[in-house]
Amino acid sequence: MTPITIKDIAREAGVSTATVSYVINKSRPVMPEKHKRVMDVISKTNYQPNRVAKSLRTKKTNIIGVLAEDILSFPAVRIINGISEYIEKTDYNILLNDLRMLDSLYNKYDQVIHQKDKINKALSFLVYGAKVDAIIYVGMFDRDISEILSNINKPIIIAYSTSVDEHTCSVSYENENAAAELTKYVINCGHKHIAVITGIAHTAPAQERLKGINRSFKESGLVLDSTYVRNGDWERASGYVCMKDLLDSHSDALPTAVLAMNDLMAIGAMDAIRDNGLRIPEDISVAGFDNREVSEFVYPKLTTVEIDLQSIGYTAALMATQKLSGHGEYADKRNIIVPSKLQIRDTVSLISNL
Amino acid sequence: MTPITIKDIAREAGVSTATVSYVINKSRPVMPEKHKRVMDVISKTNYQPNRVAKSLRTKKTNIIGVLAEDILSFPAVRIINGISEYIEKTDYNILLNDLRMLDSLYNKYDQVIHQKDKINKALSFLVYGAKVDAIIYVGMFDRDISEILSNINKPIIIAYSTSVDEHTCSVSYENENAAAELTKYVINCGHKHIAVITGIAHTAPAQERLKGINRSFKESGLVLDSTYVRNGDWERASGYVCMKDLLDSHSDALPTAVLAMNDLMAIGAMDAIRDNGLRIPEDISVAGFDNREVSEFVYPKLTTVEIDLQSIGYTAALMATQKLSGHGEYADKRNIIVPSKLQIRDTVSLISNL
DNA sequence: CAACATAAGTTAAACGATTAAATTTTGTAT
DNA sequence: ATACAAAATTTAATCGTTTAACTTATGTTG
Repeated sequence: MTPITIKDIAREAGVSTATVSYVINKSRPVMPEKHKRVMDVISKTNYQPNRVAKSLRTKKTNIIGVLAEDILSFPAVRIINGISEYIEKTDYNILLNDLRMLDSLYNKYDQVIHQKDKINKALSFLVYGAKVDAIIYVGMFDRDISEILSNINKPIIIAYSTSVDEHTCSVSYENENAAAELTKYVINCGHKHIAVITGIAHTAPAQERLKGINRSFKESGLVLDSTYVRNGDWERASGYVCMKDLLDSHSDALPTAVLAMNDLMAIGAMDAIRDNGLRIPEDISVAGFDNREVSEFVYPKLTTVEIDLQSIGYTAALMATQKLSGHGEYADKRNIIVPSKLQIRDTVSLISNL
Repeated sequence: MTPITIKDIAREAGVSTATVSYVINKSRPVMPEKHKRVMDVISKTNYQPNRVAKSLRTKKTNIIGVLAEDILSFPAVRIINGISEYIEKTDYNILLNDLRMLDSLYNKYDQVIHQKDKINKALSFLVYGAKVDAIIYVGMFDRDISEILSNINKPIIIAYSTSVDEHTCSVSYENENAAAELTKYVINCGHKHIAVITGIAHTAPAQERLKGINRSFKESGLVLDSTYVRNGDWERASGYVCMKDLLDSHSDALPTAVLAMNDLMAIGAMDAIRDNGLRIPEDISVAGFDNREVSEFVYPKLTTVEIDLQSIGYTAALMATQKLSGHGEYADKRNIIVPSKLQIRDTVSLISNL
């Protein structure tokens, strides 16, 4: 009933606890004969060293703290799965802290204060209370979000956004190139009159994606007409509103394609196009960004850009462990960018190039 | 740099470490004056007790191990969020172990062996290695999945399926009543010729849902015609195939409504109905089960049954902590069932009752 | 005020591992 | 065989808490 300890193993094998420890951790050579005796007893008794005691002594918990803004969000759960995929292969474990931020029902200002406080508390608990070896933050980590950061000398990896200070590292995704590629694809399909529905304009992803779009326009000798641009807020409804407005204001010269900066808005735009009696992609082509599950459920299936979220998580975990061990290709990297890739489906039509 | 310990607090406050401990844990009365001195030093230094040391001494880690079959699955992430929602309010933490079972690429037989092995390893690590206080298993926990279960005298709660042995408890969801309610709703809308697309027929949820459907049929004086029943496999494609077959084989007497045992199959069925040139819900009504995200994205929006997954997680966590403390309404319950509820949307039409 | 009960505070031994330092064993060279 | 070096093993301190047992202070009662 009372659990087996290293002392039991030592007694049973007729050696000291130190020898058992050396065998388990391979930290010193042990004569083959004793080695075997110890191993036999261990496997016979199914002994598992008490990690708590080990942690206290070594000051390493072998725990990676995962701090997620909201586990229910589309990217978070995939990133965590990627973290898990790597961690599974190691001796580390995941202590999950879900901040459940989307749940908060405070007014906007209070919410920011409250959330900052919440993050600080969680960070401080993970570091000083739970004594995790490293932290992976899953979400958008703003500069100065945490005051305690500067006194923490443990690896802190931000997954899904880019680090802006020297206390943290990050693994983020390709926005600009991916947007450029998608745009180039649409242009190569023969489209010249292309509208754009952006995300919240001041956010980094929206700006980067816009840069990519502009680049491809320029490279193809086109110019992005600002009357064909509408600012959405990443939500489906805004995609609908923006598209409706585009259709109304350009009833004489409709765009032949519309780039929405995410799938949700793309789907909203599709609804608006259909409500106006137009067909997708025959009359207007649509492209999104994110490759959400629904993009395969809508009709026609949405052409979009896939962000490799799993890989972001995997890489973040890999980076964390490499920073802990001090070697490996990521051990002293600061920011890693995981490539995104085009998902060509059915919402962009090939039009004759006359 | 070197972290603050209880000794530092004791020295600074001019008391013994025991007194500090009594203050922190409220485990013995301490004179107001000393109490204040201790508290002042604690808040001034931002001291956080080392949980590792505490755990070693008390043999309680305050960690709940969460073992998820696959965090990417629709229910899992919502259940974990619910667990998190409760745990956040307590002094406990979540150690997450994602088995990532859907990823496995073994052949079916090997997979079963391998998965059982994987679960056993994970359980055994959580109990003997990480020394978690309790375990919540998120998924379908089969009888005899684990041999080590019988020697574990810690609470093990299964979330999302029903416990079948005396070593585990469970929090699951209402299938039969919910299916009965949905069926009754469809019947009350005037439908008499109702087809059914089942999930994998031998599984518990499929059987329970079928029971509910049959009950409502009986209560309304109808009989479920077996030629209107098709067995699907929970996937979208099978919904399509089943519906196609139903339409082909009953072109003379089409059903006016079809109950699919989950949303994915319902959506497959909707595709098939549309491909046959029929309208939803004017020609054929459709209902699903699960309330997946996509059920709001498809057109028309799907009428379905919502399983309160968040609440399953919340309750499982609550149950775990109550079993640990020994009091509370769930402290000695074995199986809890969380009610499901109808989500009426646009895919079931009201037909005149002539 | 003696005698004792009660309250408050301290001391020191755990918890179960790791690991310097000390000790024993083994091997090697003279 | 002896001396010494190297290798293998053990001893015991340590990590930072909690808590039983002990000590000291305080209060109460006849």
